Amino acid sequence: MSLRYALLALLTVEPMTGYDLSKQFQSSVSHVWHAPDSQIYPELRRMEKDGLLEGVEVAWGPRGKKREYHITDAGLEAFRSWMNETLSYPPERDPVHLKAAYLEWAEPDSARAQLEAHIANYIERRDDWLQKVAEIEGGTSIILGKRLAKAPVPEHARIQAFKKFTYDGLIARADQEIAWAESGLALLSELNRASDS
Amino acid sequence: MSLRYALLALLTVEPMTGYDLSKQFQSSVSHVWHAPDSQIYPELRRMEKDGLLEGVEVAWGPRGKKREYHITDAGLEAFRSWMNETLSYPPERDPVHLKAAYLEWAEPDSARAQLEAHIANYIERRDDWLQKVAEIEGGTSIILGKRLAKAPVPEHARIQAFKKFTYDGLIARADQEIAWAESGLALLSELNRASDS
DNA sequence: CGGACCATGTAAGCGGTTACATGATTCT
DNA sequence: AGAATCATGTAACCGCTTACATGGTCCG
Repeated sequence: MSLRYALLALLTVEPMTGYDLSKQFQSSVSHVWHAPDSQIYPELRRMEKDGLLEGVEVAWGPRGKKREYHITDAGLEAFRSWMNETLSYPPERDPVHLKAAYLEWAEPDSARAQLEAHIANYIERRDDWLQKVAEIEGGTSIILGKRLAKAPVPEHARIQAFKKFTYDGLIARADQEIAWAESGLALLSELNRASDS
Repeated sequence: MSLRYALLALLTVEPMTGYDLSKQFQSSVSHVWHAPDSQIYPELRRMEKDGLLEGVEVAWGPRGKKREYHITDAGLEAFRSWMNETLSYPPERDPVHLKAAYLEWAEPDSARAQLEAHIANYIERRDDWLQKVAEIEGGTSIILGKRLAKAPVPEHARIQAFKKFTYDGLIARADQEIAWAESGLALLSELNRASDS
């Protein structure tokens, strides 16, 4: 159900087509949420049917056309309401830690490679998130600029602070995952030395 | 697909019924993986059909019976092979951070309550995980005891070390999430003070 | 004119959730 | 006799993935 609200969040800033939204989910927002076209287009149709969006046919070139979605009052209300709800926390289901618990079954080289992949993955994400923070602080984020332009000036600090808070949390998580995997690599080396002797 | 391997992991220790496995997923293993009965029973049937398990009908009382699943050589091989594979990392999809990024839309009281729920959730999980570590180190974990009994003595340290490594990682993650949410609460107070003045 | 990009979907399938359904056993 | 527990599922639904499919526009 979060996809719906992720879409609403973007559409509070400005009207967009399915394609625009899909781009957002591949670039900027993809660092927090991801969705493929095949999920976005049908969901937009459903949201329109539910009265959260209004779809407007816009001409595009001589024969082409596109559908621009505008958030409705009901959509805004649904979004605000979701923002005030407390999320339920689903039960744990974490393949990485499941495997870690049984690492004695893996070949030592494979165990090492898997921990290195974990590190590489989080380094990559962290770099993305660090860049996002730089954009927020430097005022070079396009979508944030548009968002701020629609909000009263005294709100600006607040809006920016929450975005930074979000990415700081993701960066801290990435740091923690990297540190954990590194301690795993150290453990593997240690166990290896112990069994050699 | 991880459910299948979580089941195999448990069945490497000893044969169990669907009910036994379901109990494991509600208690000990649930801290790393969760699954309801409705998912476990059909999956066991499929695994038997695929030759990973052998189901043995066992009498239970005068009229009752139960099905005890034993891992086969093919099952053991499938598990080892999975343990040597590198997992693919799915794209980010995190409702908590999605909401955090748009926290200016929430009522201040609601924002605070949500961060507190986040903290409460991770405190609860961390307590479970801390207890698991205590059980591992104190040698009071039943399933770990059985696992060790089946492994050569020189392997014991290795097996225990990986379990502890796993839970240490989960605990560190919980600590990080708690610290993040607390910094969010501090931020809310700060913004509140700023707008009051 | 061709290639990159804009634009919008359908369809099959999978893992997981939620609710429902049934009956035997063991213990007090 | 009744409660707690053991035991095993089915069925509808939902969000998401993967693969496939089609056609227009803009720019060099």
